[in-house]
Amino acid sequence: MIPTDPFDALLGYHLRRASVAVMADLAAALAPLDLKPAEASILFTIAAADGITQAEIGRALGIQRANMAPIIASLTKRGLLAKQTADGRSQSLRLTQTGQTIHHQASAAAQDHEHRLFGHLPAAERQRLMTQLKTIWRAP
Amino acid sequence: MIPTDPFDALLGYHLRRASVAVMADLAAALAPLDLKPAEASILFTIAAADGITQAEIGRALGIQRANMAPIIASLTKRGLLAKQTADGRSQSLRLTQTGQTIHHQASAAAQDHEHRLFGHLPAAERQRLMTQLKTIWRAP
DNA sequence: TATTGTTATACTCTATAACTATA
DNA sequence: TATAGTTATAGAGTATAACAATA
Repeated sequence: MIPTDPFDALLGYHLRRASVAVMADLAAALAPLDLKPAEASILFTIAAADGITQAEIGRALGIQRANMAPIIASLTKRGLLAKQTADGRSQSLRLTQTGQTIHHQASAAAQDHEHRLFGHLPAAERQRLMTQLKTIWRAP
Repeated sequence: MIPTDPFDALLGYHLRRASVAVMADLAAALAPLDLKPAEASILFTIAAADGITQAEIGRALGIQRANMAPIIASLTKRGLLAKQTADGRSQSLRLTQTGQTIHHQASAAAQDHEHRLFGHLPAAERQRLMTQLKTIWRAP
């Protein structure tokens, strides 16, 4: 169809296409839990850093403060998170019992998704790929 | 801030973060030409496949027919593209003289962007990374 | 002064449905 | 029947600005 692929040598293009494909698979894997990837990433972060505030989560994940508010409100309303006063302006976040259950399920779904998509790569190669990707986004 | 990074072993997460960072840099690199990444990718495709139709471009780039229409209309209105009747329902697309000029500038900007972001990687390593990314998005 | 949480809002990207004209 | 182009529209995701409360 296209005689010479104009994107053949463009790493950024393939990075983008790969990201879109992988995110679509992850979204499908999390859909049964009624979780979007961003919501799952927030649960993962709270599970790993109990008592973290939503502003800190936003900085860690690259989500803006203004966009964190409705997501945290929704997860709290669903009974997955509990807020606890940290100081007068910020609140410590923790997973509720239900939140922990959903977190475990989301974690299993994400692991399964990763294994399904990347399990065929030799461990060393997969590790090198991951290191390269980390370098790319943490560089700037 | 976060004691143990819950995303440390999740390839998909770093793929996504890397893609977002790279796309932001590309968007900034193309902004002086008043081109978005998607528009530039369409110019690249037409330059490589003169006379291609917009439905074919959409399939090649993963852009839906309905979303191609306004983009092609805009590029045509700006004088970068010319339409020529292929058959009664489809049109061959070509770059105008202006379109070719912009295409060359966009190509140079993209090359510069790639070199700036990935130039530090050894050629062999960069090639392997690209091959892995191609495999990931072309697999499903 | 700076930060947190929040609201409002706008813009882009993407997805679906429906229509016509043509093959 | 299937495809191309188009329009309308809805839903995400993301961006900025502003505000009150607090540090």
